[in-house]
Amino acid sequence: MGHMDIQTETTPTGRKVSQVLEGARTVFLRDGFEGASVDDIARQAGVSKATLYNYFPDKRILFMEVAKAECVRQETATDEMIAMNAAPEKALRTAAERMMRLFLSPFGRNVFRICVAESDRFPGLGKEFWESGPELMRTKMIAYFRQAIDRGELAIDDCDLAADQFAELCKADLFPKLMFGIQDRFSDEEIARVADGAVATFMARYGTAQK
Amino acid sequence: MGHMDIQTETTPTGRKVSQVLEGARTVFLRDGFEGASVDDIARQAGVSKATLYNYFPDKRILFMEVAKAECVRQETATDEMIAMNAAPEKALRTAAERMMRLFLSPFGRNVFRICVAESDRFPGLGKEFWESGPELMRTKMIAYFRQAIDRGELAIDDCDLAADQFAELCKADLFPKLMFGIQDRFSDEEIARVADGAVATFMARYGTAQK
DNA sequence: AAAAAACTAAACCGCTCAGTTTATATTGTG
DNA sequence: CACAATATAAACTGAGCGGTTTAGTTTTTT
Repeated sequence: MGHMDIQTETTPTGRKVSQVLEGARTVFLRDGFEGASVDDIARQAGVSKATLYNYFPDKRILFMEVAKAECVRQETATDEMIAMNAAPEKALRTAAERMMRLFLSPFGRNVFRICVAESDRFPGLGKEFWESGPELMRTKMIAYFRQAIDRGELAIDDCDLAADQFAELCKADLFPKLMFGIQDRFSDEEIARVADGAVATFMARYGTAQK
Repeated sequence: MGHMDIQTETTPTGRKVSQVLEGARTVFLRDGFEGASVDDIARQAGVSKATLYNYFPDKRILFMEVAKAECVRQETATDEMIAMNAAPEKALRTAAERMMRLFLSPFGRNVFRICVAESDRFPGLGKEFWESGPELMRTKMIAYFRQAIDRGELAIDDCDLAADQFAELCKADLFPKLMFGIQDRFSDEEIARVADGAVATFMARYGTAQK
């Protein structure tokens, strides 16, 4: 052994291990599971194939390790997305833009693609991503709704549906275009248009102010 | 030659050819492009591999042929989705349910998956699917909006955005769950809840009736 | 400096798969 | 019936890939 491995972890750690994970992340997100070759990953990581296999006994395990790491990355990304005490228009508008920037980013796009493409080769993968991303955001939104309802700023019967609707409204136009490969770069104006529209539509339905 | 091939088509026709296309469709939609093996397709089609290669000189060409056929299938599926003369609540409610049943069906799901997964192996593929499906539907919706606006039943500034929002509202909750592999069968109640919600939210924003 | 541990390049194994070939059988036509 | 076109099964080729092995080099520890 090196010098001291205090943690008898299931997941290995160390400088080379990080290199491998970093390289694997790059290649898996770019090429998917089948599309990624282990030789590619090793090259990208600047590590020999033997070393890679020394730490991760097979490709699937390496993939799941990367996926696990991406989940926590997502979790931190959804942190602080909504200002719980702000008024709805302001809070929702900010949340809309942040959500959009996340799932329109190369990161969000690739994560989604991987989930869609590999979710039946890795059952439970999609669910884990969903729980550490969209589902988490949804929970936060609902918590916000409840507060705003108490303050008399919103009137919502089905909070779950409202949260899902808001999230979907933020995907209008741009998300399909991204997924179908029609467009992959979006201007601030395009984002603003959709975000404004999402908030306006949402508030028309659930706001308490007169029309 | 057989007896007479009047059409010097780019695309071959004939009984065996149809068998091949049918088998290819089944296997490609199930397994994706890489996941599908040509032997599988030949077996599924009840045709020898040599015959298959006689008509379609390589796997990519066969795939694109299947894709082309799926596009026209989609086009016919989006036909008659919206009753142009009905009042908004009624017309939209019907359209919502029809759209949902389409993209929640195994067909819609698989088409979407293929697009997402293969759209950079086949540039332009996603665009073609989009144009013969979502985009077509969008055009129809906008045409309906214009009529309803003329009748004073709707008030919409940005019809493009409104159409996209409506489509997205129809995806609330269910579509992400489908894509992430969390759920793949949806009850009438689940569909009704989302469809009703979509119409209600849309009308709250764009309807002309008082609140 | 010596011993032990970690790392590397490269060859290799077994397998799958796209695409071809061959030799044979089936089908349709004059 | 005979002939030509079409189809078939099965074997084969060549390439790529996951994973292993080997033999040697670098790094770390004592």
